[in-house]
Amino acid sequence: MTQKAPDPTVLFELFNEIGILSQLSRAELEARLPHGVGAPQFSVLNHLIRVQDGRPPLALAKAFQVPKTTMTHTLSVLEKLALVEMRPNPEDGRSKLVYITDKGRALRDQAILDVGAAFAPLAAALPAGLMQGLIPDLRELRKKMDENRSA
Amino acid sequence: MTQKAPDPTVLFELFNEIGILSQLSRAELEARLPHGVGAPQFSVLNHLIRVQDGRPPLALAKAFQVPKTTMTHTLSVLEKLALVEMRPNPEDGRSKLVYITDKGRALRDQAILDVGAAFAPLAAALPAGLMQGLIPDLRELRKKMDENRSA
DNA sequence: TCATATTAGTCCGATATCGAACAACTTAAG
DNA sequence: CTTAAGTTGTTCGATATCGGACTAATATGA
Repeated sequence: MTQKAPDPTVLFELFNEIGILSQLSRAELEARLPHGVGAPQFSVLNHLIRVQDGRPPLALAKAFQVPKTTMTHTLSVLEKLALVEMRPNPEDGRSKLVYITDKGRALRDQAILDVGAAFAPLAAALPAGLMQGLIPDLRELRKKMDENRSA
Repeated sequence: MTQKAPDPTVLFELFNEIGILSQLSRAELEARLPHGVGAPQFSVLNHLIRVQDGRPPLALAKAFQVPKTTMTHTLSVLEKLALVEMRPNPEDGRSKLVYITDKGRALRDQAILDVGAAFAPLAAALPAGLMQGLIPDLRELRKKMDENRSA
């Protein structure tokens, strides 16, 4: 069946805004991280705390929807900085388990504080609930795009 | 004055969704572009048609809010593929002017059609007006972030 | 006019993303 | 138990992003 194509203008405006916002937020975050630690590293540290510790790299790659090669690289940076530890997986000789270190935990906690403070003026300048209100629709859009992708 | 920091959970969830959506939309677009042409190249071609032709690289860099070095790279790819032409700026010997070629125009038009078609099932699966409705709030968020940045 | 500051663009090196190919290991089939 | 297939992770090469340093040209100001 042939569906009606959505208005390209809306499509490109929407994803243009999303792309710029992604770029801006990434820059804001990275400006508050130590040298050598980028947004991907922070995201992984945050995930290890918020979700779970001690899982294999591939599980992280799937959680972030990036190729495993990308996760290999991100983790190698984190390991070099002693922000995570890689241990062998006792249940599978092919695999490793990723653990966050105390240093990694401290870095993540500090970054959360710094970024929160950096966004305070922004939150104050926006209508209350604007950010909160965007989340459900963005989440729905993202989920539908995921489904459309695998299909 | 010390403002109240926004809820970090909302902040990170919001920008997490935005980051994933940016990644997904980029992948969808690039899947419909010829080999060697990436999302940055398409964005520039689109801009040259939608906004204006015959402007210097620095103007494009500012429009996309990327460093001029990034634009140099993007344009060099486009030029190598004969999708744009660089001519000297008769009014300023330091500068060049970027013109889209017929080949570039054709590529962009075809991509718009293909991407529109690719998003048809997605648009059909979403509540009507969801994408349209997101734009104003995202735009406001983006503008406030821009202001906060330069400040 | 001439020296200095500024501006446009490029080049280089570092990091990020990602597909292809590969090695090590595990699992399934017979 | 042995072979074939699948899984995990790494390496490599290509493209993208971006800061710093550089060149060429223009603008400023004494």
